[in-house]
Amino acid sequence: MRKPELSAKNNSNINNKLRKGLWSPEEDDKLMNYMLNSGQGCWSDVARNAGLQRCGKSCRLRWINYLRPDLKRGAFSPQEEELIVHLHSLLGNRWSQIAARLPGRTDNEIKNFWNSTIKKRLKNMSSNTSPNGSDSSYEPNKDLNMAGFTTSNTHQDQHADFMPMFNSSSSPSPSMHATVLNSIIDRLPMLDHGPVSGGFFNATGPCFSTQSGVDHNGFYLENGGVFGSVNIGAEGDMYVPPLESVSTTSDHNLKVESTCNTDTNNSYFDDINSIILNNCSNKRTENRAGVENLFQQELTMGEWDLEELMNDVSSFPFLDFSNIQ
DNA sequence: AAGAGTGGCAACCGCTGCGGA
DNA sequence: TTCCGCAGCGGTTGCCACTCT
Repeated sequence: MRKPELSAKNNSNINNKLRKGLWSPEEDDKLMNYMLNSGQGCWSDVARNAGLQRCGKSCRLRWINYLRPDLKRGAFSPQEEELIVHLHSLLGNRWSQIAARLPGRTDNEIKNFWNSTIKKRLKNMSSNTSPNGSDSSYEPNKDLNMAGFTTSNTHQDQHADFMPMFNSSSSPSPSMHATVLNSIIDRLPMLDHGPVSGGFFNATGPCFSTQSGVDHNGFYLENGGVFGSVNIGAEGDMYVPPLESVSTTSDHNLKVESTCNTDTNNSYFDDINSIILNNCSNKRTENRAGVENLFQQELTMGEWDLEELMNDVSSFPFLDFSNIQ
């Protein structure tokens, strides 16, 4: 760990009275007290008003990654690992997006965990399974199996099959758009007969079931949980907050967009949703009407907020948040 | 016991987007 | 419209602790 004292490299900062490196307990106390008493404002003001010789950026980072009261400490549980791998297969290195679905965990923590543990595991497994495998040839959606996490070979595989289409790095062309739509519709078990699979799209992107079982609404829940934003399963079913729609621009930052806006990116999902909803209304039986309403409400709902997210995620039996301070 | 190698993690760096002036 | 400050993000670095030889 870095030493709290100024390094020689940072001597220039002496003039600026700005410290770098590890935070001392005194600094932590100052920041913690200030944040608890005054709340977050402009971070440069926080640094100044709290009497810290740190830049606002440093204060923000320290608060977010270490001092925040709702941080969950300790090792990642196997369920969290699985969730991280799954989310990473969907989102790539959008650590903040992944962290948003793991309450009490920070993007930095998840990033470090991924780079130090999971990546290594994937690499090992890759080298075991294919002698020519290379780290750089990482492919989303291979994560789950390569990392040794168990997945259903039924619906899960179907999900994995079409998930790359939603890689944020590329925007579907109009022709691909139609092809993808048809492909998705064809593959969505929920639009067919029998138990409704948890695979569906909401306005914020694809939602996936990963836990096995059929809930009382007739929704088939596959191994691992449901990626959706509506708690429509039986009590005890696991739900993960929805994935936001992903901008397909070249921005390195993932754009979090309102699901209600009507830009071209979201129209992609809007089209999917409209088709799904049409199919839903045609194919679903009467006793699913209530669920349909829930879907429709959800599909037109705006972006989820943190509070809602916490409510949703807190219903996960497999995520232990008891350690959150 | 000691040095080398490695892992884990806190913190920094550089970049981008956004909002206000 | 442009500029500036800020927040936030992902990549990278640096250092301590642990393990290995």
